Amino acid sequence: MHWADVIAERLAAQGDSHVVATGITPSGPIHVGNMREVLTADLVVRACERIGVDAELIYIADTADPLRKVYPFLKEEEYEQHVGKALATLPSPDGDGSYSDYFLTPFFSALDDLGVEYRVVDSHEAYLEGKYTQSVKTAINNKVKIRDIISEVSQRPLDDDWFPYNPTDENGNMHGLKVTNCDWPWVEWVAEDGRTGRTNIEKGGGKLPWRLDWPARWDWLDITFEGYGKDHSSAGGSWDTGQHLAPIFGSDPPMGMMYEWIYLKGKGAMASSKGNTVSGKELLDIVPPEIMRYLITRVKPSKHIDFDPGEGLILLADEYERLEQRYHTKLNKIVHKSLGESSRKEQQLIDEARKFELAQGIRSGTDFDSSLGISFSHLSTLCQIKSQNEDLLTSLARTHGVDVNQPDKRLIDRVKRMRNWVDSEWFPDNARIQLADSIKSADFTSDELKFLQMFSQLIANSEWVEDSLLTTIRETTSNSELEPRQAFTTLYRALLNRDRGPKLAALLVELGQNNVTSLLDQLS
RNA sequence: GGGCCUGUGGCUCAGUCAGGUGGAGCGACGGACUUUUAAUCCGUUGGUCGCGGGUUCGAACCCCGUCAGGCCCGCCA
Repeated sequence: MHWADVIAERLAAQGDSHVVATGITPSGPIHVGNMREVLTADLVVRACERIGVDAELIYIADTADPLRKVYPFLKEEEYEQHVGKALATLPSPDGDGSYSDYFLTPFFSALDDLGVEYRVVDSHEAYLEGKYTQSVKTAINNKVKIRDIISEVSQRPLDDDWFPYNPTDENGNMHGLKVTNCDWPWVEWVAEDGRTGRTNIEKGGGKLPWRLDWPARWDWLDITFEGYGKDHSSAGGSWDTGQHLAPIFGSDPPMGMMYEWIYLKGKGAMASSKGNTVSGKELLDIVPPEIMRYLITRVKPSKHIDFDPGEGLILLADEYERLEQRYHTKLNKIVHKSLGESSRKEQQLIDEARKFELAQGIRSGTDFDSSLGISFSHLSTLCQIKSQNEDLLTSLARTHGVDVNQPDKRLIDRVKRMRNWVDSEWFPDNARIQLADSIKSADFTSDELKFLQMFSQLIANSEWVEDSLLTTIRETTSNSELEPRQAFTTLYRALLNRDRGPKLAALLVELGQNNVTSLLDQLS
């Protein structure tokens, strides 16, 4: 059974209507690691829908969070004055709109591409609109109790002057303020430099600290399920304290599920602050949404993912393509059964089917009843040797029965993204078709050399189009001492430093006559 | 100091909550096809389930211990 279905069944046992929450702070580009949280939640929602349980996904944009520091991608001189202020109140890096919107816009666009349906709750607005007011009042009224709980559960005693609300100063800054008095709805504060002031809680003059904000929103949004990153999961962490604080705000804590992080292969955890990220948008530029979803559906949330945007991603995409084929020929006929009613082998097949179904952009079923049957690695080759889509389709018509006049829309979409991929920094070198820099006679036997020299002379006069080149290749091959297979291998080694490669005539056309002949001339 | 997650064929993962003859995909190997678009199809191989104890008729699974990797206990997926 797929993990999302397991969660859905557990939720169903608790009630027939659920609110699934997910929250990300838009302090920087929202990367693939962040996307795991939202997609995980989306899968739970979809699994609920499958068994007839009502579920809504809420995305909470933590726009009330302060800018913690000047990140490497920000201009120091422009943003140092803004550290400590709510993200929603800051200027955008491109000068247009708010800071948070700047990062949220591409994120929402990625979510739309991924087929995620969600309601946005903007935390800054929520504070301004007084949605948190009741919770803040509760927190202040229970200050001592809350302080004791946090101190005890987190094993970290809070100061006696700790106050369960972070006000903002006259500039909107919330760093370094201490609350000196509270006369509802006003809180009085003193800054580190001695400035004093007061702010109105009911008008959004600050926010709850994270450990309180979380259980507070569980209450006012009636959240029943939430996934959380592993950083929140240890004893004494915010999930833990939240469990103990939720009753104070008047509700049961939601069902939770920890998920692991996504690492950039060889570079550690994705973190905007370190600059080693792939944003959701960047990924969707190079692979279709279902591949990104599949990255998440294929592994349990407790597994960390070593994400490799190069060769590993091609393998992942090809794995998806094969799964799609298996789905349409076999897996879709498998009947869903619950755990007790089927063998483990059956369960594994159901699991595979669900990995595929949950990867779909559409919410149930699939858009197509067959796979394309064209691997991404094959497409990556074609995109490199066929710069025109027309030529590419003609080629696929011959090899894969593609209808040139009415190509599958998935194909066009994949080709578009593959071309981006090939042009991007992520495309792996070993998949890149590249003419060898130099060539050495010593690397070839005398028969092979003779063959290459003959070939070199003939193509020098050949018209540089596929048909003529093909004829030349055939003639050279049949006049040489080499077996056809060996002849091809020799040519690939000479041109690409590899034993195999894309169909030779097309490859030569793409490499260009001058480049090829000047390379082969090095042998004479 | 305390806690969480992960460890299963060369690789990526199911299976652990409900103990009952260890699974899948990829790779590798072999065959078919082919004067090769890094192919495609078919078949085969491959594992003392990190390690050591315990419970049990029976343990990958439960319990205790231990090792390794990752992370947390300000803020932050």
